[in-house]
Amino acid sequence: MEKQYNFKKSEDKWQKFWEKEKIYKFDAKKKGKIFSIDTPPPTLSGKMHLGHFFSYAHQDIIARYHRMLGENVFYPFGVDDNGLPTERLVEKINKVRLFDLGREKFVKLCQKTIKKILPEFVFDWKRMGLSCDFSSIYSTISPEVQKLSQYYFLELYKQGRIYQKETPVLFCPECQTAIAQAEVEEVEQQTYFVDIGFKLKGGGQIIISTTRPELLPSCVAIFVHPKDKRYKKLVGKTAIVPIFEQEVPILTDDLVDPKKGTGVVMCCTFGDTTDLEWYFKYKLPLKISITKDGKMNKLAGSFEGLPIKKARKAIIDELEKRGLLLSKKEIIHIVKVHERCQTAIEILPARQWFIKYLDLKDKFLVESNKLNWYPKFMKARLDNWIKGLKWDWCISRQRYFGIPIPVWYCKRCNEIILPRAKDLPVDPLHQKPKKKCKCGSKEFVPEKDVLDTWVTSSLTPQIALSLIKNKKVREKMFPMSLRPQAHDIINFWLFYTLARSYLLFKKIPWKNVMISGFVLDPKGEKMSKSKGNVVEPQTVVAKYGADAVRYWASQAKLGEDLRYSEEEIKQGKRTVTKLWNASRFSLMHLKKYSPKRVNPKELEDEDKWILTKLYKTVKEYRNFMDKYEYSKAREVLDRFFWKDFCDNYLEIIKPRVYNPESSQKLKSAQFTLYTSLLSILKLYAPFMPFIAEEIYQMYFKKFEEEKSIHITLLPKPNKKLYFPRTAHNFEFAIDAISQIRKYKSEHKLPMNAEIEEIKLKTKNKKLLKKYTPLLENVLNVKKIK
RNA sequence: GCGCGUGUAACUCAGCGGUUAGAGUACUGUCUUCACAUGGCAGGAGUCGCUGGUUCGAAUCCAGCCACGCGCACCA
Repeated sequence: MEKQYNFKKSEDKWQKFWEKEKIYKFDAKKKGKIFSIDTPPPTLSGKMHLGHFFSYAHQDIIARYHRMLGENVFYPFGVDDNGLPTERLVEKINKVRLFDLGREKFVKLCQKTIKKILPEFVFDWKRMGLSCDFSSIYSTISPEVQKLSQYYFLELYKQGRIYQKETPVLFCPECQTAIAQAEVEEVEQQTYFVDIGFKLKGGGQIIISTTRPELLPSCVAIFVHPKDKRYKKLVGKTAIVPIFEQEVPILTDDLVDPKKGTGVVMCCTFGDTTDLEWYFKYKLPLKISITKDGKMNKLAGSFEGLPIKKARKAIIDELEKRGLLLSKKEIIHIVKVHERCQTAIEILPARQWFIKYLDLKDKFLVESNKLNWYPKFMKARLDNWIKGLKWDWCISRQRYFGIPIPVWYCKRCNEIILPRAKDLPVDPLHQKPKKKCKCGSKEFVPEKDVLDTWVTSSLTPQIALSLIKNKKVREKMFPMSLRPQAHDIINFWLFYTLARSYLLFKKIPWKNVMISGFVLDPKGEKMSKSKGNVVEPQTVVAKYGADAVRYWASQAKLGEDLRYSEEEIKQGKRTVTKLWNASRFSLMHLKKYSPKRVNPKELEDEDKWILTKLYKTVKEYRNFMDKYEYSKAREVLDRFFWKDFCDNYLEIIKPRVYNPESSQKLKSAQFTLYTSLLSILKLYAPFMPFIAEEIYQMYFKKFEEEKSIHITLLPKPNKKLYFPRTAHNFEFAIDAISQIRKYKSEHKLPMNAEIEEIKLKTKNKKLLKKYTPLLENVLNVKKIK
């Protein structure tokens, strides 16, 4: 055994070994309990980031634990490579713009780019030691998944849960597509809060406050609070919008805040959701002055063609010129933006497809309650989100690279034509319906929109299970055992999957949910490129090894954020080194040993002591792991390994293994060494799979049959090797050792220094007498009093 | 505004009703020792956010307050 452990060589070797030997391949024929995981398919982005490493490490620890309990673990892997995020990545990599390139060319470019970057992208997940079955990786843009996604679209359509409607929707002028409520994010932005004078018909003036003067052409009404005495006389009168000259009524509504600005609001179609509400409530006219690509339209007169922000400035200037700008304050306010591109969202009317689910909020809450949440408090996030839902799910996107909405329209009678299930997947742009329309027409207009990525991502349980050919097994595996994910997409992925599963199957998609936190920088701030505080997992893995980085990741409890700490990664590396060295020592003395049964009664006291500690450790470890508290399981294990096993046990047995008094005593030590070291390796295996495998292969494999430590069974608390009374008594010896070490330390002596005589404080003379020979031997003391 | 979480050693956190509050890191001292100096041994270090209550007993339970973080909503 070499003096130093080479993690680079070792990690590379075992990663390839696992893949080649299909150690993690799911075998549907295998009997026993199945543990199935709805692995998050990472969104195809340039590279794995540290947050990925973090949460995938958590899942993997749980997956490996269940595998070592002897369960049949189904841990698939997929990549989410369709829709808007992929489009944006392809735009970035190739420095092109989707709308410039046109649909055909852009889709081809997407496919080409994905093919090129996918293997490298997936490699990082293999490199971190993830125990997924990488032999079949699903892709959400693949024909198989398209078929599945379109199939369930048709199912929901038939149920009457999918509808199409021309209605105001959340719209991103940058991406030029409708988006869903979940995709809205809020950011602080600087802007101007201005007061504008409106002339009243028949004389007088009313002053409104707004941050969006460019929407003056869209103004359809003015609102004040019904109890606001200042404006009571003006209610019911008509005002004239400056510059654009349209006449608008002055109305009242409770939503107006009299304290804000002048207490007078203009209602535009549409500045925000309040405008939308008023538009419906008071049946106001529709006046749209913004185009889908974020510019002013004809209604804006001479401002036509200006982008929104420029128009805002131009109109402010114009108002000022006319003396109608009564005040202008610079403020920071919160703006709703599209989470993918940070562009301010508009509300625009458009024909879109929706999944109807607002009527099911209560049902979803019941479903949420059926899940086992780890940690429990994350449930509140989902419930909070469900309660706050205001829009049905808008699922159509006016983009190119996604799964097509499988629909045609009859050119003559406008009838919606659906494909047959057996013809899926279809691309309406390139294919035609197999039958003519009821009206007899053979001419069709294809639906151009594609599905929101989440429509497909919400089917990951079905997609993952579709990898299993055996139908009986597949059906038995739903609901799946576990959904692991981070908390940032509770509103998205978790909610949508739950909703979808309820709509389609009236079932929860999984029994358990584990939610990881976030990675922060060492100061506790979010990592972002603009701050320059991003740490790349690839770099740290190359420097310290995947085991060490996994060690760092495993110290955070579920749901809790973790700061990046190079110190903690070093601590992981130290643990790897310590395992290596403790094994070097142990294996040195196990050279001529082959595992045999031992009569537990014939074991030495110190052996009984460490085995009892092991018993307790295994028990606690399993208890924690069963509750997904891997960080506490590791803590228990760390303490046992460092303190009990290395610092005490190995030191205590040194005289015995170097100069054995009898073969019986040596065998007792060897049996105990073998048992405890193998247990330690197995217990560390879920956390640090590479070093555990390395040492297992080096020695234990030849006795233990399984070709990898990761498919062996985890130790169970073994009552036959549990000696609470002896162990309790032996604590006396441990305490005595500590006292003598302290004496040596205080007298600046080396730990192996010989001492003529020492006095110990103790009440228990019996135990002193019993352990005196051992203590003298271990500590090199001639006489103990 | 609603909801969730967190305040314990210089730092990161454990303890969540019962001896003198723990660990790791960092710091200080010390030991080359035959698995490991990426190590061992030892040491200093804390009004357990604040205020009240329950209790024989509170870091731990309850109430209120303060601070920080997060989610949701509002934001003309």
